[in-house]
Amino acid sequence: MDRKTEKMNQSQIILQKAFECLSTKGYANVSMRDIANEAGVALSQLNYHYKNKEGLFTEVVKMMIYQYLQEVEYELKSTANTKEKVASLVKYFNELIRKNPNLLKLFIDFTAQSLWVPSFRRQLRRLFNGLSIMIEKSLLSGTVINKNLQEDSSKSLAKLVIGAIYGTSIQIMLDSEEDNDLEYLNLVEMILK
Amino acid sequence: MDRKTEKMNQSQIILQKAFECLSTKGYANVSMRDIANEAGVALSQLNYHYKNKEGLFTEVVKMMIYQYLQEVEYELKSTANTKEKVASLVKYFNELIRKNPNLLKLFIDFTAQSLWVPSFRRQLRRLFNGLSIMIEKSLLSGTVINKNLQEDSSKSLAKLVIGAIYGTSIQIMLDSEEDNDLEYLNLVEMILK
DNA sequence: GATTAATTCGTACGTTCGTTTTATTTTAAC
DNA sequence: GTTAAAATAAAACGAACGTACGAATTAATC
Repeated sequence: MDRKTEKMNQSQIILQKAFECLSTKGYANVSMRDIANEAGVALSQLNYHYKNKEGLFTEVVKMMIYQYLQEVEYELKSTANTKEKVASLVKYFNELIRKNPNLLKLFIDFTAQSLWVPSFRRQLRRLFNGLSIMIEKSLLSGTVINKNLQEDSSKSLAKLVIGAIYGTSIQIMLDSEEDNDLEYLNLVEMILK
Repeated sequence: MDRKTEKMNQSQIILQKAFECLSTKGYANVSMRDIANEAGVALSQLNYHYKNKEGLFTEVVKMMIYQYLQEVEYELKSTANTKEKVASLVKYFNELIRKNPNLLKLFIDFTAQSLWVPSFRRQLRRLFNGLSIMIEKSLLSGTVINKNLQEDSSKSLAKLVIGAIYGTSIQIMLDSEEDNDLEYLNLVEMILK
């Protein structure tokens, strides 16, 4: 087996394992040693590649943001009119909750951390703004149906949509007991009449 | 000066200072020593009164939950019809962001923690459910206007409302720069037509 | 092939953490 | 007033933390 391809970049292994640790144990419960052990790497290598803890975690957030923006963009691009776009967005988060809840947990956890750590705050702001800009474009691309909403800025409406999806998703995750599925996230679609 | 009244219950001082520390520095950045110093009390007293860290923080969450449920209930009780009730709820969170943002940060922070700590999860579930039940009652008390929403369970609708308020409030806190005020939280009222 | 640079590792440092233990003071009961 | 109990304080414990450092290994350059 090829030596070069077998061992992929150590820094990427660390980054990937840091992502996994954070999304399965939570920000406050992950140490540098956890990640090093999980990656099968000497502890000092984390500092070698990423300088310090915040440097590593910052890269994890970048990774997360990229994944969200990319996936949501794809989801919105694959549907036609406004109504369907929002529906597909809701569908995306619904599937996220079921198939990849750790990614959503990571989002929620870093959002909370962003209230205290300035660098995280800048990043999470980027994520929320990126998402709402996508939604805003979706709203403008189709015909806005609800007259009451039309007279408000579509920017605010987009923030309401992503906010509702976010806040509702959290409640679903809190309520869910591994087996039952709760579906009130679908109601978000009702926001646009 | 009366000796008895001057020194109030030490356990309550600790609890109050723990609340303050958590809401100003964040869950992940507060230590038992921080709280002990802030309360002007020996470190060991925190364990004496609350057994351990989780025990103390649990009481802080209880305190927070009580405050939210009480204030929101008062807010909803003081208005008449459904539309006004939701509006007053939005107003309450709007004022919270401006006058007592730390209480909101505490909410957000503990919500994230609840994804990892079972005891917190149970409590936060209680808070979200408590809030949505209040809203649900408000919805039932008045006449439901939007026909599309009427046919869905009012329980889900209530969760959507509180979710939208929660998710939008987070974005406002992220965007706000100490000076400017953002007002897209008001859009939440539009959910009910 | 020797030399230099980049990478990886093991280890140890200094700090901070939550908790425990022991001693001292205050309170309450008799 | 003495004594037992509760409350408070001080100090120390062992563990875990993030980081830094020097040695060993690998890769690259000539």
